[in-house]
Amino acid sequence: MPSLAAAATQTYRPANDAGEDLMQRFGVRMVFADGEDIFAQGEPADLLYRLVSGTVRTTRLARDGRRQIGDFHQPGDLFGLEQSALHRFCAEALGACEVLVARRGAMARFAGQQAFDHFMAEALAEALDRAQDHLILVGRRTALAKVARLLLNVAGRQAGPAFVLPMGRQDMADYLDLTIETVSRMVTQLQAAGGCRFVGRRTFLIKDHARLEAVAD
Amino acid sequence: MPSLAAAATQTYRPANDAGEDLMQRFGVRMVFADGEDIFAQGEPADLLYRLVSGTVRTTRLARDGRRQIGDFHQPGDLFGLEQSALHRFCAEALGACEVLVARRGAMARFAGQQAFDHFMAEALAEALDRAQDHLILVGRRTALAKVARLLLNVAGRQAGPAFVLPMGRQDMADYLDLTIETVSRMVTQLQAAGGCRFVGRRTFLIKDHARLEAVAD
DNA sequence: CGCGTGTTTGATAGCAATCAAGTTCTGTGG
DNA sequence: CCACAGAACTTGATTGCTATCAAACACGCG
Repeated sequence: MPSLAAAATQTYRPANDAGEDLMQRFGVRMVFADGEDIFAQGEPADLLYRLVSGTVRTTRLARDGRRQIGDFHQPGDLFGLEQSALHRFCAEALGACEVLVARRGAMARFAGQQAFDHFMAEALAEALDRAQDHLILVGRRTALAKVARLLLNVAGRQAGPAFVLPMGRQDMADYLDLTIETVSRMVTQLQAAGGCRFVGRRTFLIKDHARLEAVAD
Repeated sequence: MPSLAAAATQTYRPANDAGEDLMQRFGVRMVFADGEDIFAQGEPADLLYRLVSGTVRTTRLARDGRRQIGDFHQPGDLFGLEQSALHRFCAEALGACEVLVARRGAMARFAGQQAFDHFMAEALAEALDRAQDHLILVGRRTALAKVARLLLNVAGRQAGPAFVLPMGRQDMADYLDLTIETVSRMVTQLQAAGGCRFVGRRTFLIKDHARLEAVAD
């Protein structure tokens, strides 16, 4: 159920898996417009969400006012799976998107606690993996390497030859723990010698994959 | 089951919780010496571990040779809960420690898949929370704030008035994504004006909690 | 066509990495 | 109990990267 695979199609298709059935059976389809909040930090966390199309980002406000990005979600991803009573993150639509929304209680009651727990364990394990990957990404040495790796990650979720960044520069900066100016400079630099080329602000091509991969290390 | 609470005693005591029973019933007690590997990166992940006494760190080697610290575990913590077939982290004893080790298959078979899944879901949710907290810590603005926050976190897990760092400077540096020199300088600086004082290299006192808290923000 | 938002570019300053010695602790053996 | 060796840690000098402050530029939309 890795998001990478499912996202390549840009639209979610259920896999042959018990967890998928749960959201399919109990989920209600909702549509959100660009910038809309799907849920807010501090709201009760009694629902589960699966992205069907579009992109969603989850963020968290630190005390010092910094905005920390938890993750960018692609079609097929589950999100909002905090076990605590209240959401520790806020989820916003990056562009228009469709989401399957299901009540946890209903899934547990009607599908059985066992099926639900198994479903949650799988989803949480994947979220944990992603958080750990994010940690390594943020810990990378240079700003150039961070941005290069992000581009590669985005490209890996899409079918080439042209790739579209679902987020703006500020979101990239928050995700990588950089400033928007630095991200912008690195993008410029990657075009000069990093093996990629931008067409407009959001679309890019990878001209030399090995080069970009080398820069990202 | 938060590690913070259980760790205050420095020795694990079972809580009134299904998950606890699982490790109690099926776990085998093992002892490790300082520096010993409890499991290695790439090893089969068919066991689960709960720390009884001592401290354990989990690390991961990035391709570029950097050592990324996943977490420091205190008594009561579960670790090694990767869902993948192989461990993505390596766990080492920081000083002598006791660990309860249980076979996943045995727990699922004899306690029931349901109980096991529920157990895993809870443990994973907690690990995810910790990973997200770690992400925010690493993303903090200044080195001084990072080190101050780490000291507060360590102190929060122990009973005062003196606190003991279970890890050395290099481990602190790897955890915070800093160099050992910078950590050392920040420790010096925190003593000058951060409201804490070191007695030896590993023991410290918090003279002015509000001050340290202010520096950590 | 112009306004606003989002992005790029430029100049500068500050913080942490790096390179390089010192210094203090710890454990071991005399 | 002390001396010693090695490891862990601290301190210093310098460099380099990224943040910050400031301004120009481009795209999207009415």
